[in-house]
Amino acid sequence: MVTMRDVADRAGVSIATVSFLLNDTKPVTAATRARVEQAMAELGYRRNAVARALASRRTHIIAMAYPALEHRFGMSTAEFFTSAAEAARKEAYHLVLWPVGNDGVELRELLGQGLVDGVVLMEVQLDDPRVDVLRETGTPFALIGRTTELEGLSHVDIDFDTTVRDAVGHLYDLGHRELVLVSGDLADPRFHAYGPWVRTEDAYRRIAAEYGLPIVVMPCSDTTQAGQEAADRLIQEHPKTTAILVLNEYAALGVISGLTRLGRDVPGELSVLPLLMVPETAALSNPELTIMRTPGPELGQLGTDALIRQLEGADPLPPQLVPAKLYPGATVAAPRAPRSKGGGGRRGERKARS
Amino acid sequence: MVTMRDVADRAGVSIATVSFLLNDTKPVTAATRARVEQAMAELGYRRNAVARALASRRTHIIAMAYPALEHRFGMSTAEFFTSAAEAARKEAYHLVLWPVGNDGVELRELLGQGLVDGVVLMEVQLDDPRVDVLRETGTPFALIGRTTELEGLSHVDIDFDTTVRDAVGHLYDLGHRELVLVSGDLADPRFHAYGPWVRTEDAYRRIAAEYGLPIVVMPCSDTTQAGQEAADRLIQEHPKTTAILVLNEYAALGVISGLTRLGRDVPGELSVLPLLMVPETAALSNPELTIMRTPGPELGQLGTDALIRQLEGADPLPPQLVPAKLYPGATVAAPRAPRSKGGGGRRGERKARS
DNA sequence: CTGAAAGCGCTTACAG
DNA sequence: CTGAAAGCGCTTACAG
Repeated sequence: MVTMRDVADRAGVSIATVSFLLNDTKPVTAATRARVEQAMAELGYRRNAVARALASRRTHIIAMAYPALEHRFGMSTAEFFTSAAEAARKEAYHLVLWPVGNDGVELRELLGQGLVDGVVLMEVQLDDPRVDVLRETGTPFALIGRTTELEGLSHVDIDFDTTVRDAVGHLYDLGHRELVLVSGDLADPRFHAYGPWVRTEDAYRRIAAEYGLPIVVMPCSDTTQAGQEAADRLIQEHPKTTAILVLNEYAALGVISGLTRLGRDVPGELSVLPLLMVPETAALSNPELTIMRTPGPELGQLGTDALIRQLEGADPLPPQLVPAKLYPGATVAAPRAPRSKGGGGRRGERKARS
Repeated sequence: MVTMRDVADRAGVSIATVSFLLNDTKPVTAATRARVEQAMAELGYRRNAVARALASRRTHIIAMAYPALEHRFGMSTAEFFTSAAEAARKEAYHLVLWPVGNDGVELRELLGQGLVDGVVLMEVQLDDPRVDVLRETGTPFALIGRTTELEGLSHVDIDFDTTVRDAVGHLYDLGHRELVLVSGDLADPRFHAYGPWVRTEDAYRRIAAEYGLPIVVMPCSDTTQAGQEAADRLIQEHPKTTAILVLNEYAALGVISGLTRLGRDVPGELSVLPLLMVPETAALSNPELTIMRTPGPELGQLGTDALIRQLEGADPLPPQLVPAKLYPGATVAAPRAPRSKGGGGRRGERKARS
């Protein structure tokens, strides 16, 4: 292994000078710089990050703490991760996905070892023990998501309010007046405090009321099967519905296939608009789904930037909320004129009319 | 920060003794042990991993190198990662997902910094520049996947041969004689040397020949749309087909929805058997797909164990190949008696018979 | 079984 | 602008 000592010797300078140059922490004359850089090149020197970390107390490693066992790592998560990693790399940090349980025990363990400078927290619960651990240990962190009490926490999150408002507005403008929200299943103890579900449902109830729409919310867990069952119930219990908002990705796929199976034409008879989906998932369906696109790339980057600013002692960024944006597809259309009593009808049959 | 020095002082021993105890590297009397352990507990001591790494030249960090930009991080990858991380934790290593491009440049950069003890390589190409980098730098590593030349490389991989043999055998035993493999698209330059595709297709040609079956292979990239198009072509060009093997996950979803859309009953008229899929993806369809289940959990664990054995200087594990296993669902059945010329037929109509 | 001391490869006041 | 030296918090021969 070639060390800074070797470089310094070959360049005829002290290791301090090499270090100053490398970190750009003190001015160095052009001549010295040239000699040192040549020596580094000749020797193929690479600075040892572990030694640097010990001396400077900064590892330049950011952990994206992910509760791998509790939450499936889906397409959306992959987006957050990828964009966060890119943002970190630009600032000369390593961002890695670190699997830790969401009870805070493993996270405390990890932080105690001094391996990471900061943490980006995903899948934040409304009252998250990991946040307590991060505070207690004085670790810089940023949330992607939000806890209930937010004072002084740097965080970025989806702007659920705007997302729901835009989605409802879009459907309303098309002429829909009978909407249903297929929400998350807040009765599930694992999710009763899961921010995205709570916030979306709250926003929907408020905004539907503002629009003077009847408020129909159906709980539904995030699986294709559950989505299909929700479609069944919906057709039974709310036959006048013309548009469906679906909170969860896999549930949305199920709602669509459920409706199709029941012979309902989408979007001819019913429009379906998922509220938080990535294009990869939308593309699982053909024709492709109209969706509100999860702002994963933006949030991953903003969250990481917010953390790095803390680490660098820069002024903190204000909390950022980013809405999902309408991403056009083929599953939302204007409602048809009131349908004939015959109902049903086989798929495709009326496509020309819609 | 409480250091080993603090613990030693409080326990009235030297820091060497604390270290010996902590690492279980030299015997310590029960009395001493008790004093030190009490001191550690009282002070809430946690060993600094960075200092330890510098002194011992081992960081205990394993990087799962993942080409995030080139490959989508899907459900299967998540499985590998989760099980690998668990295996590492058991052996007191950290396994983290480290995004690096698959050309070897970023990997070389990373290895030069001395932050990781070893690497688990995913999405291995048949001729992988990252393997060269790992060899040149003398980094211990294990492959999940295989390069063409394998001498001396510790690796684990899917047993494509057994997987295909079992899949074909299963269909054959049910009575199927007209099979088609919807393969990967090896014409795509990004994948022409992608091991799983090459190996699966090779195995299929060989094994179908052994069974005396007509050999029909259709290239198809891994998207739902491509799968649907493949279904269209297949119905046109090979109308006598009774069973379809599909290599890729998303293509498989497309094949099924494509067939359904064309009015073909699955499995009444056509059985569909994906060769490498995880149950999460199978559950996106309802009824759930019959699949050959990717052995992600096994491979993640075996790959990590193989690497850790190297790191610990234990005897290397022999390369391991693990087949995907049949995972029952509702999309494979015996072929029907030769179908009437009328063809088509609406879905569900004949279910009672199949 | 235990300790004193060197050393891992850097950074960073401090001095000039 | 550059250098000598202390120090980051551990591990590990070496000696006893």
